[in-house]
Amino acid sequence: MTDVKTPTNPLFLREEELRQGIELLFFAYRDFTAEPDAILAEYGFGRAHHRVIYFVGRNPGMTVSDLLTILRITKQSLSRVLGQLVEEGFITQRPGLQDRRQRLLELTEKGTALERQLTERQRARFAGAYRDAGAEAVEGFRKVMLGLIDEADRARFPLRGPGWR
Amino acid sequence: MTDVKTPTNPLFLREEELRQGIELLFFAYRDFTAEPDAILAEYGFGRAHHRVIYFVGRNPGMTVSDLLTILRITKQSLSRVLGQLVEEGFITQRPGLQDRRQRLLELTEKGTALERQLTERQRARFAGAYRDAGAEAVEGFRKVMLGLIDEADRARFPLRGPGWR
DNA sequence: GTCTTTACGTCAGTCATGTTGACATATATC
DNA sequence: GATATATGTCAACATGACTGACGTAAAGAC
Repeated sequence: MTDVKTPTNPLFLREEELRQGIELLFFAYRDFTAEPDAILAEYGFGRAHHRVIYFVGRNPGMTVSDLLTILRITKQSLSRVLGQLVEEGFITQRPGLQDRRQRLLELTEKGTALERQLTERQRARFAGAYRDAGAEAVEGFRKVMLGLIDEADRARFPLRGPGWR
Repeated sequence: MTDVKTPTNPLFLREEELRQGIELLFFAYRDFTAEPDAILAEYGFGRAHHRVIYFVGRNPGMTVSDLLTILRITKQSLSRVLGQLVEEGFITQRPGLQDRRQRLLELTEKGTALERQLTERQRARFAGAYRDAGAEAVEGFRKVMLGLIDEADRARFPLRGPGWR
């Protein structure tokens, strides 16, 4: 570290700004996951179950391999969690129409209810943050977050067209 | 769900916007932690070690209970990880000056080197995202992220005074 | 109609990281 | 001297990740 850390040194400003970003992400993620975790514990589930429920709710009829791609975990890790959710009636599997090897995943009513209960807290957190920050800040937030995400997954967040606001 | 989901229904827009926020946070965190995780694996360490190294590097001389407050884990969880880092020469402990029960934590040279190696990738990710998004977007990002963080921890991110940009 | 690939599941074992509860020690404080 | 605090430690446990190997059914290629 050869940088001299004084308030007038732009290298220090930059370093400080970058570290604040790192910490914002850490604290936001920590607090963002804490509420759902507490609810999940009542069901004997963990954060991994939440992720599965969330993405299946978001993409009804998605395949197991779609889910593996999103979560970036091994199929063994997924299969335990997914198996529990199917067995306990939160998720259903049905064979694909074109490709019957696939198992298309969907939430049951019970699964939808839990998804809503879990995500509601997180939506409320975002709603508050967006409201307090304002529309312009939300655009900035989106831009920076997209830049943090690996290029391969940015296409999951389409730019909003004229219908959007 | 009684909302009718059409592009002209503001409730749908809001729901979609909130879900995008949730997903941005998930993907950003997933990708943000992946690179350091790979480096840590070479040392036989995990993400928990990174968090300890990061915050001790950021706050030299911090106490164990400071660290517990930030990480929100139990002291047993911390003590295993911290013990390894001390034993392997990445962190030193020395008694507090006023209160000799405390063990003030600091990175050794070895610890500083690892911290830099790990955080460098994350800083680079933020630097790229900030550069592409622009200064105004960064301000928006900060505002929204602060709003996501529990009120108790927002004071960790002081507003920048006139010296700041 | 075989052959290969793909989608998915499963078994066995391991590791990292979190938990609770109880207890120990040194120091600070009233 | 009694109590509270900062820290560490032991034992036991759960979750969720991993690797590697093997199995099955269906799709796709030749």
